[in-house]
Amino acid sequence: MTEPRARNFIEEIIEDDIQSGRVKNVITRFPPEPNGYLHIGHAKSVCLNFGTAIKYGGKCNLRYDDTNPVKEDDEYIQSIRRDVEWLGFEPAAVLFASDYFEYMFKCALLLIDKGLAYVCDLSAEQIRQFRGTLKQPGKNSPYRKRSIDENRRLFLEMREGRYADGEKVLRAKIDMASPNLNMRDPVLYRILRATHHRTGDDWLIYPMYDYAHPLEDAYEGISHSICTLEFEDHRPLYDWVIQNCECDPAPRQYEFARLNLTRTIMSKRYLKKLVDEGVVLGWDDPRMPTLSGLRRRGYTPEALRDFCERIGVAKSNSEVDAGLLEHCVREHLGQIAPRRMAVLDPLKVVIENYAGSGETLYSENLPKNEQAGKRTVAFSGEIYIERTDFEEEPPPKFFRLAPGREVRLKDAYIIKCERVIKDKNGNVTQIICSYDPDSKSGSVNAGRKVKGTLHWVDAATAVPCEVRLYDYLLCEGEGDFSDRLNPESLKIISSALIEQAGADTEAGERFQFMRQGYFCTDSDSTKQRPVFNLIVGLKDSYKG
RNA sequence: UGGGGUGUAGCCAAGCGGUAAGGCACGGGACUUUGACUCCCGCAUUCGUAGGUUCAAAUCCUGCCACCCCAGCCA
Repeated sequence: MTEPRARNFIEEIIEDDIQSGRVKNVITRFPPEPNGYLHIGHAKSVCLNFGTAIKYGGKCNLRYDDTNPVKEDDEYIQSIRRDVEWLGFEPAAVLFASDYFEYMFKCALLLIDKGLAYVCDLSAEQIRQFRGTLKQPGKNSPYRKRSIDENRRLFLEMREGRYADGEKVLRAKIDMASPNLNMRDPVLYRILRATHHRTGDDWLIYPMYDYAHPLEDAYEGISHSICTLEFEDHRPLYDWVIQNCECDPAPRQYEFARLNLTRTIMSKRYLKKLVDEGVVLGWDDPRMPTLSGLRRRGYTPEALRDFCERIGVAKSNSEVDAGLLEHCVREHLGQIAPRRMAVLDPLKVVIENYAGSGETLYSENLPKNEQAGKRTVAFSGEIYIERTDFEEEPPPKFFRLAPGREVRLKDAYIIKCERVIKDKNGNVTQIICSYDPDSKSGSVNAGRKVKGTLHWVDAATAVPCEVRLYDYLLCEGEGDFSDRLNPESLKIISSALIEQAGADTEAGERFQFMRQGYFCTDSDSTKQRPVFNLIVGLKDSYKG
């Protein structure tokens, strides 16, 4: 983890609020709409909201902002909760905006009674026309002058189902000439005959975000409502609702820049498209930037939290280099990942002067942690190495195996390539080596140095694993990826996910390896089927 | 002069009138049973820009420029 950093601007606001006495308890909320899976961008918000509450001894709610039944689904509710908890946060309460519908309805009645809201019969198209443009003021709706009694009656009738979808809306009576379009008599309620995933068909009218959100915050006693930059223009309306619905204490909204990652699609809409069109296997496809995808790819919650901490919280639109995310996983995995060896593209090596029938070697299990001890590794006269670790005609700076050259087998012996066996097409099928019995790792004579060290796997005891090759969904260029969604246009960076068929990929051990392999060994494991579900490709710095 | 925001290194980001933190990336070196990891060292005479105020400005003032957001009965 990184060193303590300076306070972000939200924390400064909070500390001022606490000092001035405006706020006693810091209460935040993470309010996703359940219309998709959480992605790395949401992780920033989750960490900010939960992290801030924790820092100030407050609490943070997980609140589903489910005010639009046509987009929302139960599947998303489950996945969101799971992802939040996986990230390491425990919501003080798990709540639903839909539980406040009755409360919101009563507030709407209050606004009507105060002459601050009216039922409008204009069509959606007409409302748009009456709204004016960015530079020109809007015009008042002809229904703006309806009496309080009539508005009350009509609104009640809207709820009762007397009108068709879209026939009427409830609007706030603010200012059609406001330079802020959000204040030009915004729609508060619309009629929607859609079955809500929780309230079923109880409601025919649904509140709009701008109206519902402040009330949700107020209802829960949220002290700091933290959202993204695009809502800055909505703040005056947020405050209008809070004030006119007489909410006390009044929550306040603050905005921060959402996360953008280089070469990464972050829009929920397009991620959904990838899933719906079958470009990926699902929301949790390891290629996806969703939390469930990252989880399957082997990212740890710790790494993600560290990442969110490092990127900071500010108001400038920015695009974080994906390399920072990769750095964070590598750093955490470097601490916790058990070391295993695996070979993806095997090339058999026969050690001709190896007389023994096999032996047990010891290998570091975890880096920087001697308590973790050693693990045993089987070794016999036949092993597999990575095909790419041998070059018949080595280029300059190639330190690995080549005819006549010596190389160290990690945790084992130094071997020398004596000759090569090829098939009739000239492809190398086997390498014959000799070994130096005095060079055993850890022995007194092991001090001899050779330039290269290779990972390997004992041929006799190697365990086959299923390997699935995936390509990260990375894009070329920057900006909006909406027009680059077809698979061909996605830039490919290959990586591998090794999974044992049928195994629980989340419970699996993680490991780090340099190149890719089809066989892996874990001879001291009691598990017959080791699972390696993490692949953090170490940067390939082989220059040869 | 619609309104609201933001401009500090290749990418994030501190800085809040006293002389540019930190991280990633990058470059160099040490170490190494993987060339990884680790460890050192280096990396903005300058803060979008032009002026002004001041003993002193990234910080205050004025003008200009660039980029982002807003005209859903989405959130």
